[in-house]
Amino acid sequence: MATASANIAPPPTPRAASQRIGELDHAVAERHQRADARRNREKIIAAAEIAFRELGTAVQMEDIARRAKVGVGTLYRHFPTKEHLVAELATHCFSGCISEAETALATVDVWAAIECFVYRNAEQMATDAGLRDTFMAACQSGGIWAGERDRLNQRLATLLERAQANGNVRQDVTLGDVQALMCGLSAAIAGGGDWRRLASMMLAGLHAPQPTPAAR
Amino acid sequence: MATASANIAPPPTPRAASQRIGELDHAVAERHQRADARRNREKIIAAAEIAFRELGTAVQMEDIARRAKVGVGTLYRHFPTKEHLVAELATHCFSGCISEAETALATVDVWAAIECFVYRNAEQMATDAGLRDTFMAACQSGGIWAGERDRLNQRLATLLERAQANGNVRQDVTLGDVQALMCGLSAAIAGGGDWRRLASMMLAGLHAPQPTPAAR
Amino acid sequence: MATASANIAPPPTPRAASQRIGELDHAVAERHQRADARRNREKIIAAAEIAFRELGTAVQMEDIARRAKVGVGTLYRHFPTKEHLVAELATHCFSGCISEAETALATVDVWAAIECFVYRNAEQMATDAGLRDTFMAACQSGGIWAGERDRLNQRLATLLERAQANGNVRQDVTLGDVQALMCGLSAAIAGGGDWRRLASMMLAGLHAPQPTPAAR
Amino acid sequence: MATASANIAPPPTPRAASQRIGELDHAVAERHQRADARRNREKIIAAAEIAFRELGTAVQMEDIARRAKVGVGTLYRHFPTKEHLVAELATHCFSGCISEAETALATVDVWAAIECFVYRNAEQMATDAGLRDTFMAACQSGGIWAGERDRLNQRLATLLERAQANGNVRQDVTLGDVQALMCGLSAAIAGGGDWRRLASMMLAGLHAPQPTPAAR
DNA sequence: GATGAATGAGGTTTCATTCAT
DNA sequence: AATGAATGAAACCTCATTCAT
Repeated sequence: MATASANIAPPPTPRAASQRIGELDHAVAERHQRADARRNREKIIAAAEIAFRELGTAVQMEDIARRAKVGVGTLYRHFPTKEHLVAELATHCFSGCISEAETALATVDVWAAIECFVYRNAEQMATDAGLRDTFMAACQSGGIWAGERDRLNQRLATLLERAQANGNVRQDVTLGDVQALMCGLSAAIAGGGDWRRLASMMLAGLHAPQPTPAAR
Repeated sequence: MATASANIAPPPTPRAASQRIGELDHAVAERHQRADARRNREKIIAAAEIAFRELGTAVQMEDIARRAKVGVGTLYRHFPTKEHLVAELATHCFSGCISEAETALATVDVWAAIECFVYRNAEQMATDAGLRDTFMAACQSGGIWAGERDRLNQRLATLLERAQANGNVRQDVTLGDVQALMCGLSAAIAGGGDWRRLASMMLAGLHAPQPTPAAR
Repeated sequence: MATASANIAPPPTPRAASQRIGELDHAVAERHQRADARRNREKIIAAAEIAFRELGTAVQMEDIARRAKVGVGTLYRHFPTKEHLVAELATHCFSGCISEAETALATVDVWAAIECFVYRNAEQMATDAGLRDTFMAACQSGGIWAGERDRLNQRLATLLERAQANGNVRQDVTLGDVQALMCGLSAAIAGGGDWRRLASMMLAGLHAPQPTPAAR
Repeated sequence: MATASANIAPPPTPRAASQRIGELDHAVAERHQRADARRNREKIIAAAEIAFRELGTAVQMEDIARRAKVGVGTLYRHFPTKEHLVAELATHCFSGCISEAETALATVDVWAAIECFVYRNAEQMATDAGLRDTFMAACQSGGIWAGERDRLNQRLATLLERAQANGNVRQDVTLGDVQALMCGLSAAIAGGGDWRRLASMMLAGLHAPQPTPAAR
């Protein structure tokens, strides 16, 4: 106010991720948009997908904007926070998994369904660092995308229950273990192991009927 | 990753990486030093160990220095780069593992030795974020500490060979798979699974005699 | 300053100030326009009035556009700059004041007229952050709306002259002091004082017949 | 973690004014410091004082750093937040006022003391935009420097009480009004009025024994 | 003319690393 | 040798203004 005569408006927002969200807003995103906006949104997602694949979630927003040939402002118009962008991609990942989990749920042979599910995922993980990052991050419960993750977890829980009821899966395994296992599978594949072998080992680990051997 | 659940992005670009190194410089470290210098070095390592355990490799250098009751400058005198410090600790980790691997090598019952090795590691991972970070990073070949990792890998290779010769471990498993599995185990434990169960599943996966089921 | 209490810094530098203007362009505004254009203009002004009242001149252009149910583009068609919009509203404010000042000028009892004028303004200031911002900014001579302000000042000057001629107001008070006093009144009301009491004190200050006590 | 091999540490803090403070930390600031650090601190304060004087609290941190011939980092080492820096200067201002208020408290003639206090402040305000901004901001209760402001207010409260008991000041005036009045005085002076006259008017307003004239 | 998406300069803050004391 | 203050390149995010539809 003091002196600078060209100034009009007092207060800039000090700092704060102004939008707090508990759920992804499909509605808003999906609803009618101008063609160019939708195109940009897609360019951004595509760019982010590649960027995350290459560099993990560490990439900077500016970098993503640059790759998408879009100003940062545009990026932020579509995703009010970096977290939101990551969440969007995570959602993409989870959606795929969820539909596969549902396919599995529709199968009669539970164990075969589980095998199929795991192999498919492993195969995808082998080529998509973003997917791996997503699974690794998903375990940390706090994140935005907890909602999507939990939708997946619901399916997995059912699958697990049935398989245990059937005697296909170790009785002491919990949903948490399964989640951790997916996370571990991601890491292992990222670590350079052969995805087919790793998947089969994971399945063997789940399947094994013998109880925990005397530790230590 | 380690603790702060709201975090999205892992790694900020370092800063200058002014020192290029291909191997750890034991020489400098070992060579005779003033007593207080050696004492400082040890204080730093001890502090870093705790800090990494709690917060993973994400801790800030200043934090470590503070914990060690040492100025950052001193810290940098001993470790020219954060990477070097991490490498030092990774080396510690690996050394522990190596001696356990050697104990295992000295055991007659190979499979029991392997079990023991895995359980021990899992237990440690459960309480040490730094160790987990180390194993996860170890797969990325580029790191400084590749040398140490390879010393560990040598032992594991021998162990694996013997176990396969004995018929205890699946014939098709490679050293790379084992390394990836350690990485996966870290991630799975970080992901909140029960370390005991996860370790037992990993072992079952290794052990399983049945061949890879027809994938897909 | 207006509302958000956590704010520290008043004014962000505008952006481009691409339009240089010395006077409000009534011409453009007044000249015949499509009916809907005029309607939009009015919606904008109404919305801005409310927004400024609530949040002071700090509101964002998008916010105003949203309230007016109009695109930002439209807003910018009518007011090429935020400064222009603020000026428009300032003009409204001043117009109101001017007509009140004129009413006052038509009154026989000058002092009563002045009292009335001050109370009326104080009351409005108490509920209108925009008005307060306007008065505070009005002192800074540079602004666009200097013209309007000066039209008000003319009236005040006359009022002041008469009151001084009548012996109702201290002889040494200048028009500049009066302007400053209005500005001070704004700030004091913004500062949380009771508008009635503050107005009465201001009047007492103006009225007081005793000479300036020996300073210091 | 994903790919980038040079990266070591996972998570940068996302964003957050990490230091929440309820009181100014004189202790820390005062305690033994290296000579150069103290010098820099002073350079910063001096630069900030000038900058605030010229541009109000709107100046950018970078600008202040530049004026102080110091890196931004240094600035932030001394004042973890812009708010802190502003608070520091506010404290400076208030300290001056407080000691003057105490001088006033020691005077026998309460009204003379008040007069003296007001004139002194007005005179300073006339040359220091920072001081004016401080008083204007001080009314908004939320700020960091509420503590300092309240220390001043305590003195003013006592002064006010005594003066009212003496019959020197209008009975209906509250501490809040006095605070608002200081704020108004700042604004009025900023608005270009003559500080001497404005101060005398403010005093007359306080002093006036006649009741609120019939409003409107 | 209207719309609202896009732009991008700036603003605050962090942290690995350097350097004066 | 040790210290911790200084550095400054980024990182994330905002918002007045422009421009394609």
